[in-house]
Amino acid sequence: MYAAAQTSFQQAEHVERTQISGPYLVAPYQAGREIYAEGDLIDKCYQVSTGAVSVYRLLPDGRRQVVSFHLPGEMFGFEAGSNHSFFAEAITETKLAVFGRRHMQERSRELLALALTGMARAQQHLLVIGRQCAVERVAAFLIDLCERQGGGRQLRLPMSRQDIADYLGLTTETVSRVVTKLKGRSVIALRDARTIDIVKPDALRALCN
Amino acid sequence: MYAAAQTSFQQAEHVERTQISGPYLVAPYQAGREIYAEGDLIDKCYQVSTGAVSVYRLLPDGRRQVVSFHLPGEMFGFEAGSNHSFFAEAITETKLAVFGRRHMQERSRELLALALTGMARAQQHLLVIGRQCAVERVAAFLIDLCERQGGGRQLRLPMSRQDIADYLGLTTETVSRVVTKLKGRSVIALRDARTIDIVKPDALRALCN
DNA sequence: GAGAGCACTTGATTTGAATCAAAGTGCCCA
DNA sequence: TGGGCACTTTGATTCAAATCAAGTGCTCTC
Repeated sequence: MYAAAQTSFQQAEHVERTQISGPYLVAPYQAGREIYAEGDLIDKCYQVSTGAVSVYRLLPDGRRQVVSFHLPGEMFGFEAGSNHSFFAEAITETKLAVFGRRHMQERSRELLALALTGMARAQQHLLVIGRQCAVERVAAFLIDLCERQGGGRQLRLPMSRQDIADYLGLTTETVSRVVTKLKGRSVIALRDARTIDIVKPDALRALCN
Repeated sequence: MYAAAQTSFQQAEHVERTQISGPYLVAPYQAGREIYAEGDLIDKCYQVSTGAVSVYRLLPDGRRQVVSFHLPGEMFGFEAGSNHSFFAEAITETKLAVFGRRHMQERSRELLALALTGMARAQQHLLVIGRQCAVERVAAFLIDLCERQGGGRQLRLPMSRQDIADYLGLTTETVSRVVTKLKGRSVIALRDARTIDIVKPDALRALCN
């Protein structure tokens, strides 16, 4: 599907300048590489081809809030205004389909649907962070991620405990303790720290509210 | 501006059915009245004319998260999907301009901008709730509200301490204690519980991060 | 295969906000 | 004019999660 997967980001930039819209190129990003920063001009949007992306915001003292993770097939990078308010970075080795400004204008109808689901996700996440305890937050996170990976029983976490903590408004220690507790109750099982088997999906779902 | 301010909601519904789009009618709502509920079909959107509105979500055990407040001039009611995931209710005596489905289709470009700012607001709020302490949350709330009311030094709160608590992920007691503390430091002064003078705007802004 | 460097886990203690409880305060209406 | 009621404030105590502090285990390199 992505014939130009090995194409560099610089070439993608060039094509965009020449106003080609529909077809796009795929740019590779190493784990940890910044995709855009707060303050950068918004002139592209992205679709994850492989890998995973986090979008986050920082406070001056270093506190961080991850507002979203993006998995293969998902789009991100559109925001209100002309400059980014958030940072985006590749969590793992990632390939991104890059769309130019012209493409965004042509597809404003689809963009509306994406913006509305983005708003819904953020608002749902507000409920989780604002009104649920640590166990409920982690359970909701695992279920959400599982569904977005196709709903199977095995779950691969592309992100670290710190990323999860910054997404859920917790600390790594608390995330780790909750995972240990869920493992103790046999709700989940760990193959390794980043690979989770959901042993009792119903029990996990019951923990969300 | 709103010539038909006294028109009933039922008449507004009728006009919508007859496909009149651009001109709209204004419907009055008493304090506490529900505007729409979770599960309701999405077929209108609203602009606050006078008063104030809260949009919130409930957990089965009664915990509540207010995701947004809407003041005069602001629009709300558009969501992803075909049914509402949230409740909306008038906080005070409120008048709403009601727009029908046809109007929304015609103005999808403006709706995109609204959806993007809605997403940005929700994501900014995630940072506040996920990573800031009680004092920072209340300070951020007061500044946000103040700016949306025109940026003067006097601030009128249309909502109760409970509404504020449910918006900030706190309890009424904690909100009250923070307000008392800010009053003690002379950052703010209270004319009454719902009318606040911002005595030291810079000090308040400094508390946000 | 030894050792450095990370990510993750576990334990002890502290702490900020929740909870529980009891007053104020103001407002509506009889 | 005063009683009732909802909202707000204040105080005492508890508790969930943060912080502080070691470990453990894995991977990568030399």
